[in-house]
Amino acid sequence: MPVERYNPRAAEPKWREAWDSAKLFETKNNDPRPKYYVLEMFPYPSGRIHMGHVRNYTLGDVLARYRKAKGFNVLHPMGWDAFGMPAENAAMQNKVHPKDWTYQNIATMRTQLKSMGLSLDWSREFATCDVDYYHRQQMLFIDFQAKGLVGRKVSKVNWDPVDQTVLANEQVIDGRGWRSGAEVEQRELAQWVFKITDYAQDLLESLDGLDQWPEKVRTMQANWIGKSEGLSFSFGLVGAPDGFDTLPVFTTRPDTMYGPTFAAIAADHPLAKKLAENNPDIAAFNEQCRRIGTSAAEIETAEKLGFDTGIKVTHPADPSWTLPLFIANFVLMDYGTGAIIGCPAHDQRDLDFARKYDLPVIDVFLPLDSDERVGNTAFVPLKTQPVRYVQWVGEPCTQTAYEAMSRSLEIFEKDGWGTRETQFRLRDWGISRQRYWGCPIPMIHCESCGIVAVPKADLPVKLPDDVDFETPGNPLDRHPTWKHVKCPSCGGEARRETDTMDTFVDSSWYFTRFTAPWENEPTDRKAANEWMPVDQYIGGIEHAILHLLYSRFFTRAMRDTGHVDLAEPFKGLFTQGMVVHETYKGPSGWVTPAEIKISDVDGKRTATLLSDGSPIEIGSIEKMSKSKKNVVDPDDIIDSYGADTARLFMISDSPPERDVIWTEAGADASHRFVQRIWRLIAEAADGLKAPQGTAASDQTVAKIAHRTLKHVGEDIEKLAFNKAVARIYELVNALHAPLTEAALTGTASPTLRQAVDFLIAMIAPMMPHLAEECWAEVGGTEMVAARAWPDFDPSFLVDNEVTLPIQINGKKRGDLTIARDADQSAVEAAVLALDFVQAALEGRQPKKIIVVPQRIVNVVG
RNA sequence: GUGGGCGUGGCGGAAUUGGUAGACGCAAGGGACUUAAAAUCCCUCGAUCUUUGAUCGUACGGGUUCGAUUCCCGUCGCCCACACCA
Repeated sequence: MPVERYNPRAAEPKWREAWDSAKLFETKNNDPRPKYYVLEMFPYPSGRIHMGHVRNYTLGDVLARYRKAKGFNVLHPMGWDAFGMPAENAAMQNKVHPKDWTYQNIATMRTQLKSMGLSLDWSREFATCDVDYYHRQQMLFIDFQAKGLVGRKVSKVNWDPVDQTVLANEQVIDGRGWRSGAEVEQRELAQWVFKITDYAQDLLESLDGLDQWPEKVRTMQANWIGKSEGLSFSFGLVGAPDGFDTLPVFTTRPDTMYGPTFAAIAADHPLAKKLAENNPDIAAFNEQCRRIGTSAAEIETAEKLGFDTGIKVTHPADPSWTLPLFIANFVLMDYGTGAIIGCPAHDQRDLDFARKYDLPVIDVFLPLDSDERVGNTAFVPLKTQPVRYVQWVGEPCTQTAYEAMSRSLEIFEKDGWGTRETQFRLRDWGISRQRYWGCPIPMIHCESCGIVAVPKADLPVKLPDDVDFETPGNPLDRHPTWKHVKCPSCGGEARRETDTMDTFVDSSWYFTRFTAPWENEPTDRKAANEWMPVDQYIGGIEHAILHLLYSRFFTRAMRDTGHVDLAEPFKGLFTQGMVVHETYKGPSGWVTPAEIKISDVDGKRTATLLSDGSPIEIGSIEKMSKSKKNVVDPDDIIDSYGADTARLFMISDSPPERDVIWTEAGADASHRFVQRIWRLIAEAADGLKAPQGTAASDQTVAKIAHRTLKHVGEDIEKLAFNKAVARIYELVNALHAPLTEAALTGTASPTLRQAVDFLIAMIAPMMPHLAEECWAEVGGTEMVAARAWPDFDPSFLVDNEVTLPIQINGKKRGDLTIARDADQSAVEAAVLALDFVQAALEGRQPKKIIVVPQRIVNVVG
């Protein structure tokens, strides 16, 4: 019986309305079922969704729908990371208010996301630019401040003198402002910081417990935190300006304290700056050092340069031992104390420097088997490898670097001139942004009282709407009235802080807010504690360090200010790959996939321009980007194929953690599969509605149905969606013949009906609209999205007979089908009786027969 | 440079963690149906050879093992991250 093609354009909106009106995906906080919190990283409302969003939200939705079917109370919310610079850029370029621009984009993107059929609880939706949200963020800030987690720090910013504004690093192009083209200046500004370094040790140690995070991300965070243990001490200074009596230094290699031949400081070191005041050469050298370091490539190739200050430092263990003090371009002010001790024999960088400036090289330790001194390659063995120490604090001996480091530390501490210290690379989180479109920092500057927090009763500090972006500078700062305020402490004239918060602050707790977005306090503690941590967080690898580290810090800070009772916000983390696409280049530049036609003759693909047939070069496969024009618009795909096809494509073939290549052929294939499922089920629907006959006749169907159900469930739980899809293909292939038969005869067995029920349940998380349509077609009444995941019957998973591959000397020569419970000797006897075994053995006795039960047999002859 | 990962057909990728290599899909070729097309269905599809079979084959070279895509050593190549971190 022929049926009409499945029409997603009609079916999909119908089912979305049905889910909506049943409020199927609205989650209650007091639901007694076990909880499961699925969260995809929320989007920035840039204007339209892109294929990367489609992939991200499909992955999360498959999991959310599956968990819901498995009986969990699933929280799957959505919101908007809505503050940030693009809104201000749009305001300047198109004269749109950032607020209007942002909320319009949100409206567009919400509609687009809804067309994907996601099982989201839209009742919890918020944007970080909603006053209700940033109001609570200001409450958190004030609590953090009271707890001592907020500080002030003077740090350098990129200042655009024409636009009168601070620039982010990415807005500085070749040393010039991206808009004005003016040469960027370095200015020092007092900035607000969160004291993330207070938690450095905990943030590092706790990474061990995050066993459902990718190892790669944990490593990246550990490196970012960058813990090192070593010796802290001070050099004495000879010939230094007044006020510089000693020079504090940190070294991770106390075992090499008897091998240094120079000391060096950063160009930004206070001593270097002091020296520059009276010495133009030093001033020029420092300036030169500062200019290097804008791009990674320059740093890589930069030659190690030093400037001999003429000052001598004295060794702490022996004041008569002096070393020259250099200013060096490879010493960083930000790390340690901005001063190093140079031990050329055992550090390649120090050695290069010593050779360049003709400094001596003292070997601290030598290899066990050679007396060869260091030449132009530093001797840097593993710290676990024993070496002969010849120049160190103790008697010459053989030991590992670890042993020597620990013994040296002990002795130096006892001698009283050095202390054991732990250094972190991690720095405090600067959150001040001199911009309008962000959460205002709720602080007040008063001439007489200093810095005072806005009382909670006076919150929120709202952004003023009447701002203009015509003139340069921060609109909050030049607003006629906004910043003028009475001091909450003395009542005198005071002024508001005009900095707003880094948008990473907004995204550091939105996942907690989702647990009770209606609450007056930042959190409903009970709800937050019940829902958190997020069971599965899904997003791009680009957030591996900052967003995730800040969120981990923020959750701890919220714990320590009484808003939640946990430290780690994300139990499981999954980093998905990108959506990539071929690029196409014509005589006048890149062209979009929609503008070309691809033909394939015997595997040779050529492309021509649709408009005039001119040849187009097929380029490399790259991340979808507007500049390369290799983008595919999700709206176009959903319009022409439907959301289910787009969703299926996103999870087929490529493992979710890898990049997926979007191709027309692949989209067609996914669409064919959607149609195929529909056709097979719809054509057999009459029989399937009223199954007849006995179940026993369909053993093969029952077996594959139950087996597939088991495996697909397991695969989804592992987020191995590509494998789950392959399993479903196999099942559909197997059901093809019985369903075609059922369509012809108009009858179906209960087993076939059950297999179809399983199939519908399994496609439901992936292709939810199609599943509903099929389910209704076979007479289902309630919605599939509200139904439970079926249970497989384990008895169908075991066969009474197994087919074992038979190897002779490790090479497969045939099969043996035998009773599943046949014992070893029975298997051996049966194997030896096989023709090809007999032939191979030529009458000899086998040396050995290896029988791996239910797996394989290997005859060694 | 340091750290991590990876290398399987024309392509995306499977392979129950040592047990039949290439599931499933794409592309390609052949066929059926059709006046024709679309759609659908069937067949072939790692390489080589003396082609009802055999040999080789998971980047390359060794090793362990009855048996290696999987474990070990070495070489080559690719990708990612961090990067003058004292």
